[in-house]
Amino acid sequence: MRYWLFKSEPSTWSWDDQVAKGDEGEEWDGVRNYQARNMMREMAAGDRGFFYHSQSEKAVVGIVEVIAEAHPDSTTDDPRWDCVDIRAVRPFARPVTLAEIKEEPRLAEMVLVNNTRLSVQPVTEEEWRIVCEMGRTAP
DNA sequence: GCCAACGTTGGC
DNA sequence: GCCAACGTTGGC
Repeated sequence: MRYWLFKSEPSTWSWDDQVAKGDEGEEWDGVRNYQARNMMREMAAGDRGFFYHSQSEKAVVGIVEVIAEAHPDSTTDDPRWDCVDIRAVRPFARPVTLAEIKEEPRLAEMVLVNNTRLSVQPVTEEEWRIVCEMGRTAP
């Protein structure tokens, strides 16, 4: 199993919106960036991801699961853009902020810290474990 | 609200 | 194929 991070502005699509979709989940659509799309094409059903709120909150707020592998993005006719479906698994007991992640030396190599503009990112197994611990949440 | 970083577009 | 101009994202 591999690990990922999905970034969203809460005013556009929030963790609560994701939870409201239940186990049926929802397309992670609207991505128009090749790097982010390529990440989604590498995902397998059952992979886990962090749900990150950008902009005002800047924190990892929950865990999601990939439930459908890459398929055409229903919000465009442009065949270049694919997306996966994800469902909410569980919220973090406490959100882990970007500031905390930057303060943790073992997370210095996280893509979240080094490529702030990439909206879908890979996360290593070690990073996954550390961030889950910081969030007081089972991995 | 500003600005740095980065991706995309289009002229040559 | 290069690079300047422009647009977008996201942290501060």
